[in-house]
Amino acid sequence: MSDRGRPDPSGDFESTLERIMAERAGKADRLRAAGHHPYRNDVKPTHTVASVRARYEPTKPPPAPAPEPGAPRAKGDGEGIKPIDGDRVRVAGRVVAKRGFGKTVFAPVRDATGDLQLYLNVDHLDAGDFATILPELDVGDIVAAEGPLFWTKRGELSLLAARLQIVTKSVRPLPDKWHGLTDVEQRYRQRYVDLAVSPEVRAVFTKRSQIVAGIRRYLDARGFLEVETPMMHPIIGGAAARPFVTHHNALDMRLYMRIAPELYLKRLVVGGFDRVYEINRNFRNEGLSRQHNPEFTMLEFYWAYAVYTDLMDLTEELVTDLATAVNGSTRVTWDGTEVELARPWRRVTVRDACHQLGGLPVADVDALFTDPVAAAGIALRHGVPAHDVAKLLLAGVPEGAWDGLELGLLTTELKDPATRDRVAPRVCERYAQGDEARIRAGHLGYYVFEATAEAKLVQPTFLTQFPLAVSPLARKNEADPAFCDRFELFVCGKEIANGFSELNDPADQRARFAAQSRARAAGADEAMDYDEDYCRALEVGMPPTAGEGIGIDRLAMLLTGQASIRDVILFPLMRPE
RNA sequence: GGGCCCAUAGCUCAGCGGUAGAGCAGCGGCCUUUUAAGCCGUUGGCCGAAGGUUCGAAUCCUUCUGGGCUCACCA
Repeated sequence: MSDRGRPDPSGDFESTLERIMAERAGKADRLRAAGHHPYRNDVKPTHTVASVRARYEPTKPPPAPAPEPGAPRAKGDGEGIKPIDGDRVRVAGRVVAKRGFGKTVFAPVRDATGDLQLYLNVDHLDAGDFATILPELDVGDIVAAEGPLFWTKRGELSLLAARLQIVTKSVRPLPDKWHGLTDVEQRYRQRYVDLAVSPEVRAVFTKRSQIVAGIRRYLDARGFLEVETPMMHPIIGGAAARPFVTHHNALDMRLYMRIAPELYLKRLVVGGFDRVYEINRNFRNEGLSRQHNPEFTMLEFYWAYAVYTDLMDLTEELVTDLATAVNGSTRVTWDGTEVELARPWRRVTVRDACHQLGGLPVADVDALFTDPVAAAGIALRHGVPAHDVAKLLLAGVPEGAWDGLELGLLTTELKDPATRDRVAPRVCERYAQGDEARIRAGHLGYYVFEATAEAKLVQPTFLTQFPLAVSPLARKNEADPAFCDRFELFVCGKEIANGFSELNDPADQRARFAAQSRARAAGADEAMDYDEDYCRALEVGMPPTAGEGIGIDRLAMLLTGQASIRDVILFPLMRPE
């Protein structure tokens, strides 16, 4: 042991980390021995860094000429420093760097609002603090310092510390001060470190918070009521996705983590809440990707006496307002693409998108959405998997009437060009006539849209007029009942929002649920359950309503320019370490 | 789940068949306006795990674990 009580450097530690942590714990012990609690809770800052800056920034002197490179530095005695005024402030935060000069130490400190440099000098700091606290100070410690402000020669606002306290001793070292934490796995697993050392990461999550707050303000101001509906559902509904399953012991009941709040929110519209919204988590048991986290945040809102075009208008206004509030601009760069969010946004039907963006000839597009046999051929030609085509064709077949129509066999036959042209008619001629034929075709058409056009919706675009089969809760279009008054908002090929005029005809809704049940029987395990109580609610009567869901994570990605959803979710799902 | 890539000191990275390196951080010094401070000295690693090939493996092969990208599913 040295005379200063340092741990024996030849001590037997298993790693540098353990040695550093032992050294820091030793510093905490020495602080304790000197009467300074290393984890004290009696410190109240008088100012945040931001408030200090706001107050003193106007006093900033003109910049001094930069010294010649390599010129010898003038030595001072610390007496030449002139505080800006006689007022003292006390700020507290984490030490993010330490530059020692023997009798002077510069230590920038970071609180929730910003960074401020402490100037810790033997002639200005309390002699006891200089002798007993400063030697134990490490980068990462949380400190409080008190004193007046001054401007350094280089024009840095600095706190001329008269007192210094270590409020919380950090015993685990922070990452490299220059590179920070770049290992993405550690950034997500140890988000506290990521946030502590990366102001730009903090800024992303601050913006996310502002976005959510802005949405609430916007909707509250328009008479929408924020509500909370169940997260645990006895049946699956409101979206097409596989659920997480859980169990309630006392009721011995299977429950599903909700995949969407839609059917509950519309029950509230039936009850007379004409404008409601919920911002909360949905859970979907699907794959993870840069666009998908198993739990994600959704805004859903329902607006009585509105139609889907009103929703598009609202969405344009809301998103541009948010962009301006958060970024001061309607231009953003998302994943390398320049996006202009200024209104108005393009509106294009699914059919027109197939033609204009997907490059399909008009004749093909016409056939695609009317004739399931032709649609099957077009879909296969554009790379839609035979298995999916088979599943869609079978979804039109009433249960119990399959006679030999089997998914695997049909898939095989569709894969084979020799049998392909024979097999689709065999299914469709018997079970897909009239409207049903157009519904089957529309579903295939949507698959073709996804295969050919979706990725080309780069600038904000409302895709409208969705095929009925993919919209079991949306109102039919009056002019063409094979389509629904529905839209989705796409930016950079990614879906941000989904809204429609709500289906409020209970008989039609029952037919749609029945179709979902058939689809499930044909192998679509993401199809919705038949929700009897929801039908009962519609029978009580829901006013004409339009409703929309906006993916908050993706909106936050867009407005913060983040390419990965994990960079807008504080604690994304990871495998256990 | 499939394909491709990654894993070396606390952090950021080099080394890619001959037995472990740098910068930062740490530790000991010098230094009273620095800001990736500087200078001198110095500690620190079972090279993700387990097998295999080889006289010899961080390096080549296999498997596993974790992560990234991507495809599929989906929002």
